[in-house]
Amino acid sequence: MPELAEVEFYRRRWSAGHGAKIVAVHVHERAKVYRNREAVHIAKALTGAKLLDSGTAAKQMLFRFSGGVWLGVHLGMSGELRVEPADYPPGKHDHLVLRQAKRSLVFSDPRMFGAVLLHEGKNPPDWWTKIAPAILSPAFTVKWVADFLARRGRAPIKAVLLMQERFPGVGNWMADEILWRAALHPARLASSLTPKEIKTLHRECRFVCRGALKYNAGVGGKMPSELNQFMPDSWLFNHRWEDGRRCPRTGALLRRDEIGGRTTCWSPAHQKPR
DNA sequence: TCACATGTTAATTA
DNA sequence: GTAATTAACATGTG
Repeated sequence: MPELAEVEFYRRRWSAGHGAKIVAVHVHERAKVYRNREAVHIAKALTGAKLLDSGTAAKQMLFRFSGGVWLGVHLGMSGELRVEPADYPPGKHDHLVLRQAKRSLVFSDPRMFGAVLLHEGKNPPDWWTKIAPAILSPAFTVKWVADFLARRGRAPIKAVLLMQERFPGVGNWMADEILWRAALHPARLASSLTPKEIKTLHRECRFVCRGALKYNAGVGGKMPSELNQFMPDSWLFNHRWEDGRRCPRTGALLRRDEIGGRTTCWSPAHQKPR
């Protein structure tokens, strides 16, 4: 479910618990989301620690606790973070519940493609520091994109945009949104893009990331209560999810098909193959 | 019952 | 060896 800005949206929910101690931890021992430690070990390490702060990078979240304890969370396909009352009874899919005096921080994930990672040490874990430079960082240059498109030249551009090693945080809907704005057909091979098209692609990557963060992570202190509730109808986003909808720019019917192994939505009217 | 799902990765093929 | 494609993961929804 969650991509770049949606991950940030969920992380901010848990930031309600910054500065407060974890007094108890509830886990589902048999859930498959604990990827690098036994569930009971994670519970033990977090109990008594104070949640200090947190951050997101790509689709990853990292929560820093006192005593050199770190908790990584990936939401997979169906994960979410919530804040519930202190006495909240864990539901079937609530695989991690961090109890604080005034609230419970809940990680829920029905499909269990998500990940809960514990790290103990003075510095953040390697998997975190090795995440590719953010699309909104200065390191994300046109050349950075062009080099990668050349290396992945025989794959459809849609598939290439989903590769986290160069486009961290981009998921299925963001990739479609970027290609729609750049007027590029999703099945175009990465090596077929002209320098001008690569420049446009680069610009739209940044535009979509910035916009998604604006609408999902809030601007001027205004935080959406529901995911994507402020996404404008001028974006493909509000039109891409079912058959029979129309392109907000051309009014023509959108197409949906599998490209690069994923359901893809595009506007044939202005995203032409070559 | 069947098709499908906003993600990642191991295994397979080219 | 590298790159591209496919299968698999586990569960819920319509």
